[in-house]
Amino acid sequence: MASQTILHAAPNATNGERPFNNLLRRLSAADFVLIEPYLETADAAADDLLYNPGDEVEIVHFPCGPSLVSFLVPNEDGRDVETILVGREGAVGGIVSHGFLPAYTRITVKIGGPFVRLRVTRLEAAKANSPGLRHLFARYADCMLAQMFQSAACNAIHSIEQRTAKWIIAAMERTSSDLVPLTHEQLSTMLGVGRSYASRVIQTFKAAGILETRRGAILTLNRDALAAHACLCNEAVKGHFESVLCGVYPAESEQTLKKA
Amino acid sequence: MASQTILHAAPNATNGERPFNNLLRRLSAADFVLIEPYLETADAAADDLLYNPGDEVEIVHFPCGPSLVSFLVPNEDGRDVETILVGREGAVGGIVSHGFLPAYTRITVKIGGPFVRLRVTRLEAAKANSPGLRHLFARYADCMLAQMFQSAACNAIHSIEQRTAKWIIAAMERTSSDLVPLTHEQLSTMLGVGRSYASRVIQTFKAAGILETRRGAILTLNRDALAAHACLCNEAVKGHFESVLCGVYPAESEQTLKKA
DNA sequence: TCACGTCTGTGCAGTAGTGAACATAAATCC
DNA sequence: GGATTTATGTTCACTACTGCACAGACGTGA
Repeated sequence: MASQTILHAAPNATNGERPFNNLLRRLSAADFVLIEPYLETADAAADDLLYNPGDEVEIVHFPCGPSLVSFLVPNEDGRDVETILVGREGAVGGIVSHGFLPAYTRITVKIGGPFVRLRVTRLEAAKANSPGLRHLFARYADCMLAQMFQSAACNAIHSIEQRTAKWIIAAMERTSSDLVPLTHEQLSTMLGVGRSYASRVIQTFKAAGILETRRGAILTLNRDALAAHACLCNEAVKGHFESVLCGVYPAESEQTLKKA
Repeated sequence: MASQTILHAAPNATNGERPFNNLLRRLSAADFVLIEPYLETADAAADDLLYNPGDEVEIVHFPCGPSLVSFLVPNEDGRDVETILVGREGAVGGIVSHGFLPAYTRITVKIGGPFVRLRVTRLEAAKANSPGLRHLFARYADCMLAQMFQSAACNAIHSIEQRTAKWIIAAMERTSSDLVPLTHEQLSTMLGVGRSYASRVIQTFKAAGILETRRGAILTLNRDALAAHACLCNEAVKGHFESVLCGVYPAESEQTLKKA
């Protein structure tokens, strides 16, 4: 519902070209043709809203290329707290519940770019006819769950410095870019801390020569040094992706996106 | 695998009696008979292990009565952090992934009591023949997801005092008892804080006349006062249960367990 | 009933994160 | 080019939480 009004470009088909989403690329040709006729492409910009809490889930959104979305839990004081990030390794909307239930979280676009979308009814109908599709989406749902478990634990015990480093690296992996477009304000609300403290953490990284700040963006200069400050939560989740959906999580060295 | 060795009582059938688990009680008679022949009953004690990370998920465990289990994420320093609690309102093992994947978390029994268990294969076979079963378990999976989202957000922004109060109330609801058997040590590792600080928080509640401490347990005297100190995360999750699986989440006023 | 192990209560010195305030710098709009 | 808006850098006093240390209390088993 809400989700249908926010995507900018007019819907159009993929014309048989495989979208740059790792789940869709993982499908066999036979499985892809089951859903291909119903796929619509669109572009979304940062801050676009895919779902609000309570919205009926009817559409599955597949981030493509550098697109990045975030699941936010609204809080009593109006501040949304981020739980997980999803990029081209996944999809959002009815993955676990199979749709037709009210969304629990707000889902917004953090980094804009191309998307592919599909009605949940179409996906479920295709899954009914394909063990391959069922298999892939059940496994992805399991990986998403792992992400959430790790996120809950990470929020409980890791420092803001560790979580900041983790977040920047996660965004870099999914977008295959060293420049992450994000204000300190956005970063701080996602981490659930005050803006001034987020700025200070960024400042310590800057002082150490690990990154540079741009207005509205963070440019990482030394990714390994940044990783040394991050907790291992990303790695733990990546390990689960590897054992359950090998190759779907964007690899460290993946440079294809820059060329594409 | 691990899960099969830890349950104490010898497996035996339910003899047609409906176990005291809100999901199983919610099933229509026609749906229940699809799985009833394969249900085994057992008792588990506190600290029993249902799954370790990496274990192949083959068994669905349904906590019955006051039984309570916890999903723990192992941490680099060996301390496990709790993410969500599941009691008789739910089930653990293959709910989202449909089994046959490595478990991501450790799942342990926090409060012992009766359980019912079932092979994932049997449940999936029954679901294949019953829209009612599919519907119920998809909805429960969605509620479990909501629990995890809320837990991730809660860990990010709420104080230890709020989370302590929340946890005690969640345990009381599920066990229908004012006496929660739990050491400060256990409470502190679940919250991801130092033991001495957990003791101090308990102490402030005690000083306010809200609860009393027992050796290895906490007795709540004034539940409303405790709730006033808790964050609203429990209520938010309960709201989602209400809209998606009305009646499954144990009600505040539910006293049936004491009588049973 | 005595001794041991575990759990609880408290002190203390230190670090992490808060939240408001304000000056400055970069983009945007006529 | 000047005014406005939004993002960044930094200070400051304060609170939440840490981690260690140790004394006392409870429960269990010999």
